[in-house]
Amino acid sequence: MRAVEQQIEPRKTPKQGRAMHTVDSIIQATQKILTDEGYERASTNYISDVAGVSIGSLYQYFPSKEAIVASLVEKTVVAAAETIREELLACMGLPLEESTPRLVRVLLETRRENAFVFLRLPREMPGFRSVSRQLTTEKYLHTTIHSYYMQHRDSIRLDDLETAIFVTEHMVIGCIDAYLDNESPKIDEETLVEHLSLAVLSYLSS
Amino acid sequence: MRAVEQQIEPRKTPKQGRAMHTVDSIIQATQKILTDEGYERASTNYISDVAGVSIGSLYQYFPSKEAIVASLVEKTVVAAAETIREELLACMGLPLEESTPRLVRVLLETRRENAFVFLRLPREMPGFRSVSRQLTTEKYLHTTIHSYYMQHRDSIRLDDLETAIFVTEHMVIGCIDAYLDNESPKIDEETLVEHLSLAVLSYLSS
DNA sequence: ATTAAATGTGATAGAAAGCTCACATGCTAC
DNA sequence: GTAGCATGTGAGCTTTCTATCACATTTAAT
Repeated sequence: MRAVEQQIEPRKTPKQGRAMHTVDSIIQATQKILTDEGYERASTNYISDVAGVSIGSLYQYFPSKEAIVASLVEKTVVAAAETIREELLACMGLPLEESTPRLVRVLLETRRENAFVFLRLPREMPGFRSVSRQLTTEKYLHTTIHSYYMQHRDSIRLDDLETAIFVTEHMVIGCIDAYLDNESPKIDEETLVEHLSLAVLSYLSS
Repeated sequence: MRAVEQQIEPRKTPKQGRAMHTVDSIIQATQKILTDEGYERASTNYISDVAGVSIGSLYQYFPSKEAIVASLVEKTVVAAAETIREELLACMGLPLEESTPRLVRVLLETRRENAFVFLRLPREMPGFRSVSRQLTTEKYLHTTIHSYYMQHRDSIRLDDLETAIFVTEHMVIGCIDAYLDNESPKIDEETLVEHLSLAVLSYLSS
């Protein structure tokens, strides 16, 4: 077991009901604080306060503050990846013109719903990368996207598939995140989805 | 004068040569630390150490740690915006097929050269947004881009110009930043520029 | 040379945060 | 009931950082 994992892995598995409840309170309190007040305010003492739990109990189940956030991030990212994967699978048979807007929309919704993980935490939390690095979700999704694109190999006129995946993925996510970052965006969501889909489709078939 | 500005505005203007040198040492030391060791390590004491200046002197010219970083960020962003604006102006007469790759390349180079401001700081520095918010550079650039697009109004088949600018800008930057983030990218820079240009062009003329 | 302003110094106050530890209390099994 | 483990508690230790202040030194002006 490596050093980083020791800091992030849960320290102890709860065996009684009240312990489960304690762990739950801590995670919920952390989510609430991160959403409402930001990472800065999320000190371990404050988390234990909001959770209605002593600071000692907190450290009984989580070896560090990072570990709490990490478990929250993991839960969120895994759930989001699953949602996207499902939509991806549901789109397998459809032509690109239909599936692309659907996928863009799901991406947008997923990131909006979990903005505190996808947008705020990476900005507010100093060590965010070391936390999200350990998640294999990205590669997991990547293979799904890859096989999806292979299905439409004939409608895609780009020779370099790896690059095409990279570019489409990040141009969509880049725009979505920038859009969600603006608190008063003049563009409405429908227009954005249309434009992004158009951008992806015209790029892929060029 | 608002509270935030008071914290960021320089405290005192140096009037003698040695004071200028002191301020310079502080900014240079900060840049070095941010680049080599990251924001975490950039404590005011350490900055003054590296700068070869006492902590008291540091606080004579900068009211806070943020103020030092802010002045660094401003300098960098303004210089980068100027570079891009120059290329944009140089491209005014050219057709989109020629200008787009040039602009994408300049964007890539600018962000690579100043990665510590454009990529690292936003992730590592908690209050980065409040610092970069005050810069009017973005709007400044935006109007230039707008007038540039107006020149090519006939080659662009999208009706919603505002959205088109938003999408092109952020899809390029999103990809570039993601590319620069990967420390071992399998794609080479030339390929990326080609693909991004292609993506922009096919989107604009669709 | 004298004086005042500008500049430089660094010990240390003050605050905040992470985390531990000795102890208290609850639960379960025999 | 009592032994033993699981769980809960919170004062406070330790560290780290920002920022100040009383004082020292240098420069500029007369």
